Amino acid sequence: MSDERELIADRERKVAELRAAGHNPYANGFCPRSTAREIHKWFEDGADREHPPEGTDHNGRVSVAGRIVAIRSFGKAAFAKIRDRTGEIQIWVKLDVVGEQTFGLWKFVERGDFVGVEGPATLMTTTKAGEHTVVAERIHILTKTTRPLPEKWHGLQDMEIRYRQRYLDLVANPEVLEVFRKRTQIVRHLRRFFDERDFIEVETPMMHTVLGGAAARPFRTHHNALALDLYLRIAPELHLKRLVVGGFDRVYEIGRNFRNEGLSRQHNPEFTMLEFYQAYATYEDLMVLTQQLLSELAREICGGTQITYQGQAVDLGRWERIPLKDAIFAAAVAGRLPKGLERPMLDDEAALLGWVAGSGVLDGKGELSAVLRKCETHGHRVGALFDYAGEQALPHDRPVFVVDYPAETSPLSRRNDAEPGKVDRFELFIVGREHANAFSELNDPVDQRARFQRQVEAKVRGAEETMDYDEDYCRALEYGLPPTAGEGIGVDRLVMLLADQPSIRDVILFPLMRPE
RNA sequence: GGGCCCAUAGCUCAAUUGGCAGAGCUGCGGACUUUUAAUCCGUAGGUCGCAGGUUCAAUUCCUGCUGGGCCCA
Repeated sequence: MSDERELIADRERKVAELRAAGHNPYANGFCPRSTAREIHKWFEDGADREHPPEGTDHNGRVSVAGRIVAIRSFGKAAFAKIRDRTGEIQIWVKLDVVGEQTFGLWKFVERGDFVGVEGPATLMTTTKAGEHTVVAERIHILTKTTRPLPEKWHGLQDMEIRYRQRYLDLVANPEVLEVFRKRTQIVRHLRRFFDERDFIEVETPMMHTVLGGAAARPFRTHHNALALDLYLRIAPELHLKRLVVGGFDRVYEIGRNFRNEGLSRQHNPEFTMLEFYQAYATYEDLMVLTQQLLSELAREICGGTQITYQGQAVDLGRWERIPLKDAIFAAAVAGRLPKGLERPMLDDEAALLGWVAGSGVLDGKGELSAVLRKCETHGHRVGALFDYAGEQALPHDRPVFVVDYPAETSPLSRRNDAEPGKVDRFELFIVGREHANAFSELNDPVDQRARFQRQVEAKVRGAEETMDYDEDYCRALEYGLPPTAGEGIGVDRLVMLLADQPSIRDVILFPLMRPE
């Protein structure tokens, strides 16, 4: 009988028997007037029978509906737990209260079924074991389930089933519901934060004809009527800045981006990004704003700025700023790079090339040598060294703004006035993981055209992760983009951090999986 | 794309140095009108991921495949 087909067949038989007895196993029309939470609240407020709970009808009955998650059955009575959107409430079905006929109907109820229960407020009680309980007077079977639920005690552990059948994961593991509630709270807070600061939320196209706004490989799709090949967007950036040109000088979007890259604990091919642009601000202003945003969020979601991520204490009230080249040098000192790298070499192309040639890095087969071989400029080499070794060498116990990025790796960023070789840009790292990328925007159309040109040339030489030349974007810049700073924050990673989840799949309801 | 690990009952997990496949929960039958993983008695449930190979004998050893996890790219 424990063969799954038999378990299902057995439950299907019950459905048929129920029908034969004149009850609809998928009955409509029962509308609960109360929730588990309201009933608990009534008890906590003193269980005053003169003032029955919210949703009590003119006959003095409360009604609740939900999924039966536990049944403890006795001969002539049973306790069961009903789960609704607000929590769980115990019901008590007693033969002497419901009568023979309804008690007979109750026998059909199994764990997993949805039921509606009505009971008089006057009978609601706290049991010997101290549980708030609705004593049932009427029972309505609302939906029979024909598949057995996972075990109640261990829940559902199998990661594959949890991700593929998220509905089951949510039923079996209530803490998963909490993670996704937190996600919603976080997104709501993000909106409130920007709305309060007079930003306008917009939606820009996800289907692009020109690739831009980030360095990533795209997904391709096709529009039949226009016979048009399209990309799923890798970033909304260029459209949002067009809107700043048009007069939305504080604008944001929360939405999905698509990048055709491998999957990992930090990467899902579709992911949610917040991007915002503020005119008359600089990247320095955005650092302040980002600190406000994250410390507010931490207080609201985690109750304070001292949080723990996977065992690592992180103080979101203590922020550090580290120049990119210092992070690389710190990694070298820590032994994460081949010997012989001196800090001044990072400012001197010939010296760095000398180190690269002399250190034997290029002879290796590792990631670093592969990446360095592809680098065409000093800035790219510095960027590669940071990606390879610098990120992991950053402090993990506090957020870090990495600043002073080379211009070559930042084709949309404004050059630093004092040092045109670098740009006014930061990336935010928390627990060694990139959480945000921001810069003062490049609004000089001539420089922008030159930078796009360099991207196109690199693509011709075989680079995969480069932007297209966006002619219309340049045209927009020629109409004038006011001095603006913009930032992108990865929402999924933010949820991972604040909900203390180890994998991006744990904060995405339906992560991408191979088909079963 | 590469390396390591995992796949046994509906769920959570055992076992086997290669020799009849095991438990708890779930299910089913019974007892039980204040339970909390209810309890007690009884009972059922397996193509050991798939396909080959080695062997008298494979869930176990080998190869390939599929799916997943972790690490690296």
